[in-house]
Amino acid sequence: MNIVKTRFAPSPTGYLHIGGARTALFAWLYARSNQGECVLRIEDTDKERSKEEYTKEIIKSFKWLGINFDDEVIYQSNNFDRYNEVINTLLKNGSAYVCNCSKERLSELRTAQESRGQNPKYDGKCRELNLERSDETVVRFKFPQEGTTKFTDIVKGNIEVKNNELDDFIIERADGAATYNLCVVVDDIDSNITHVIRGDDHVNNTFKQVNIFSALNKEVPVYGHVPMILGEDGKRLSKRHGALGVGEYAEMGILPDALKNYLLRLGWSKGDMEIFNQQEMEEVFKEGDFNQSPATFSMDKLLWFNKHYLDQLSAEQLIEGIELPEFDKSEYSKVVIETIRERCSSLNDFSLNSFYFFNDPAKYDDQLIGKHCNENTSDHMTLLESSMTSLEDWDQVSVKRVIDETVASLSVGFGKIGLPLRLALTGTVNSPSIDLVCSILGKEVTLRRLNSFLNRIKN
RNA sequence: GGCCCGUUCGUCUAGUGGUUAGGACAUCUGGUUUUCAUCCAGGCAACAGGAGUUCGAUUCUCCUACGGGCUACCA
Repeated sequence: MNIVKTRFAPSPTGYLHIGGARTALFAWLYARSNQGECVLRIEDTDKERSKEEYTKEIIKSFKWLGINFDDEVIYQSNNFDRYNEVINTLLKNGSAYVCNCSKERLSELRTAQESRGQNPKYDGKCRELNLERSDETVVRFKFPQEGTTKFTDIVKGNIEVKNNELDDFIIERADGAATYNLCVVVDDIDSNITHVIRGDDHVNNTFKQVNIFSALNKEVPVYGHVPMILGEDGKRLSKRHGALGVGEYAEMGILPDALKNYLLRLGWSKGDMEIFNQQEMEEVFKEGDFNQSPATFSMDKLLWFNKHYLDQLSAEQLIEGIELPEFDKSEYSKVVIETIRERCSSLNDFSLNSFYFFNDPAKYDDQLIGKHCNENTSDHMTLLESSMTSLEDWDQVSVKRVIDETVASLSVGFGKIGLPLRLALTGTVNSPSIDLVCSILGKEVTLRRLNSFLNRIKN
């Protein structure tokens, strides 16, 4: 009995965007949860558009995601001879034929058909002509003209089309290079692919591919066409329509586990379950169900997953992930991390929310000063400053006591002292508990900032 | 235009020939918090429309509308 084998087959004409990443995740998980294998195949037969740098980028993205393919990476550009061999076989067994129709004739044919409201398709002019191959000719597949082509899709069920809807498509170009549908079938055969999990933009290709398998007398694999992902505007998510690459999510501070978990739940579910770590998804994927309709991407939910996975990490692990020189292995860094982590839902939030732990506020915002300070603030802060200056034990409890006493002696609300103080120390009005911030910053820094804040508001 | 596929809260989804149609994100309201965030509690919110089958349809069938895909000597 054959083991389950799937593949993910991107063309290296751009970075890996999240639609592709999800398709890959599904193909990979399908194999994993069935104790099978999944290979990566680079479909680089289009010499014009394929770039090696994209291949590298794609492989890098998978490494980051933690999706590890089995075997070596397959490059279609290494298989040209093999494709040629198969084309010869098809030619020999009467499943394909040489065609010398010019591009001009083809395009005239097409416009004529379209103007008549017909479905544009090749008219089969050369089908029975038995022409010789030359560098001006292409090879076409003899698509059956009667009956239907059908297959059972593991996500969409039975799909079928009338054969006369399709035409004799080209399998070898004039330059001798095989085309997509032929290459795919040959590689799927040679790699013993048992299950083809791919985007549903390929359903129409499947009709063609199924017939090539048959013409070659090979067993047709099982197909599973997963619906596309739509952008938040409801339009299809694609490279051309602003889909972000996996690398960009990494740069935003999204964790690979979070992205995987989010992507997994886009078009796949297992009851009410939301959270699946790597191990769980590998085990449980085959027990879930695919959804059949396109799903809309939601950054909010991605961030929610991200926060969830961020919460699982220790301060040490977080520091490793944060790309900011200030965060080192020091105790101070760890304290800062623990202090701000609850308000961070991405790795980048740590940078955003920690500035004032490492630097004095660059300048104070006029609007915030106007909003939170009045004519008494200066006196209040001066009083607080002197009480703090005489404080000997600088810890959170003592600092809190000094603030509370100042508030009480002035008979004002906490906000009249707390907010200006927060502004003075952090440059913002949102921060962790202010006494905590004071104690972390230390007496010297606290007083220095308080002092420059006083100078600022006295003007 | 033709062909293929789809349609449950704003979003991701569960689910069933008879359910108070469930969960999650977002949102709203309370509580905790000196702020923000977190956390806790609660609320709002959906079976696209029309026929048919049936004692009964969100669930089955058909039609319409809407959405997505494909329609290359791209992949």
